[in-house]
Amino acid sequence: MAGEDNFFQKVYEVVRLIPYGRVTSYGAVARYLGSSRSARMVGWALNSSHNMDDIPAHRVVNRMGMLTGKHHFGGTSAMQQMLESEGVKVKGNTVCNFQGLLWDPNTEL
DNA sequence: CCCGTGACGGGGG
DNA sequence: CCCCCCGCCACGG
Repeated sequence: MAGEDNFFQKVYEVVRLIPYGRVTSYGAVARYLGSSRSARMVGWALNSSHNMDDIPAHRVVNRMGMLTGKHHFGGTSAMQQMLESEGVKVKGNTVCNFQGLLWDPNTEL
């Protein structure tokens, strides 16, 4: 049914809500889902979201704002390209003004 | 079945 | 400030 109890489904639902031009972190999503220590599973879930084009996985970075998952987007700059195409600047491997662009489901939702 | 690994994060030394 | 370990849990070898 819609709203399955699956952890993966819940991850997808939250990630889908990340606004254009904003970003969040694996840990923030995990915390919002009630298991703050399962940030790793959030990454695993997004790993399986490659076929779903309605999941903006590129808007999820680690708690420091680093693009730790860029290697899973094909090239080495695909993730960065996607972010910059929506106005999110990336310096080196980190999102510029991360705190300012951070969309934390725990406080925003 | 045991073990290493991973898109993480917090805590401790 | 850096490094290591632990919790989490699915998967492949």
